[in-house]
Amino acid sequence: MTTANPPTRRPRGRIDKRRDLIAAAFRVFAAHGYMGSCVEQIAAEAGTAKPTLYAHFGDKETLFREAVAEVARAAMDKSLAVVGDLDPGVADLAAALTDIGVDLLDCYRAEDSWALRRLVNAELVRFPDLVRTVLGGGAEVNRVTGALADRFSRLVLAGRLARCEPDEAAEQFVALLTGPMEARSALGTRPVPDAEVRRVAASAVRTFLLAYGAEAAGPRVATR
Amino acid sequence: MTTANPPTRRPRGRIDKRRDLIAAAFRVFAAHGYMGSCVEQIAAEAGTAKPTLYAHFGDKETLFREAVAEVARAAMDKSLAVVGDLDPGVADLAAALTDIGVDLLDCYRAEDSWALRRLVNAELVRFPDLVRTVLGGGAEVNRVTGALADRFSRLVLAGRLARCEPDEAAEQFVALLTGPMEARSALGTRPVPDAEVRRVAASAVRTFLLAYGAEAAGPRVATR
DNA sequence: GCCAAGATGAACCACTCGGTTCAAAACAAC
DNA sequence: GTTGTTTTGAACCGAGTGGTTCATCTTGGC
Repeated sequence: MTTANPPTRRPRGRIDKRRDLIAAAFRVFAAHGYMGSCVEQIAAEAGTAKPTLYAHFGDKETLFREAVAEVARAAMDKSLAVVGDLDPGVADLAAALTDIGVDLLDCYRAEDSWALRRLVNAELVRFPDLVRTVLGGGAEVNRVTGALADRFSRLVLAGRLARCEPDEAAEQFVALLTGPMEARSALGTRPVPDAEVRRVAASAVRTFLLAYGAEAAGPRVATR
Repeated sequence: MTTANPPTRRPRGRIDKRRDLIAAAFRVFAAHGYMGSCVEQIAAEAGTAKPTLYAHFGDKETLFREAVAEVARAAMDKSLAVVGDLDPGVADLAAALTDIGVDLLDCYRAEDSWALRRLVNAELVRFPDLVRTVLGGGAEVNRVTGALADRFSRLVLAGRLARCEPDEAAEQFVALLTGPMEARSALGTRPVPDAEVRRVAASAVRTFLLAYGAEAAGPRVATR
């Protein structure tokens, strides 16, 4: 619908029909779910014919998997880039963490991001392996949390954070961001103003630093 | 399945076919999604005939809504009961909060609970109003978080928690519980041993009390 | 201008689905 | 037993599905 139909003529031949198909597929799947989507509509939305679709991808399932994998890859790259921006030597740690928090939340609340999580959740029973696809790699732990834990380790060594389990700290940091965001946006159905996003991030960082900051009362090493 | 079946023969006539149908419907819908489920299978699973199903509920959509609403109501009741168990005058606050945390996580990780969240997420586009159904009432805020905030208010007045925004505290408390749980169970696809659940709850409470405990460094009132 | 590779529309197939109809049967209450 | 309400099985309908086939057309590369 958005692509499609130059008033003069429709360009034929091999262009990146493939890209168009994947994009259209994700759009349609996100809107109607796997079972609710029909390949004919996807082909139409991509401005191609059904046989073209079946030439590129063998069947509906393959198209679905590739579409999900593609969007998941893009989303993961964005999040990892955000985490990579955290400089362990920064002067104002609270401000830096808040900025990272806002950026992570921007990734989290992106339209595609909501749609992706919705899809994976929805088709979890039909395609159980999809969890690994979207978490990135075959790792047991979320790659974003892992990358964040790496940064936290350096912050601990630098004396900017109290001694702690970096993985646990990263896990809770992300939880403090995404939990409230999910609640406030009602699973992505209600728009959340930028100011509120920043407030959520700031509050998360405040709580996080009170618990994990270098000045926090006593080391957080497990007592048992 | 839980209800009845006298060993001799299948009882006919009007019993609570309705209950059986709702239970079967939720089971099937949870397994295949709205579009992937067919009413015939639901009827079969409930041990009834298709016309009986259509006599009780008018169509597939109504059956779906009623099934979701029923399970949502049950889940909400359990969670609210857990929050109600928090005694503001308890001696060992950390232990009490940990117990509440474990109980809340038990609600959260119940099989039906995962299925319910999956379903709501999945059909969010098709049935947007489902969010309110599952959050309970028409309130903007999650009722569980609200009830928890009430308890936290009393704990603040009793000097057991630092001055803070109770709603924000409750929001973060829940986030510290559910976030890590969701990550570790891989969206409910991997079983999490009870010991790990307790560890998650304990860690959440530790972080929460370091930030919100009465001994926390300075009041947490908003600075702007 | 030519040609292989790819794209197209349209028809086609076997199948499934939501929903309805109906006559026969099982039930509860009397 | 009789009566009236439900339930049941089975067949049926029309619409839509994933996937295929094929003759025709477009295109890019030479």
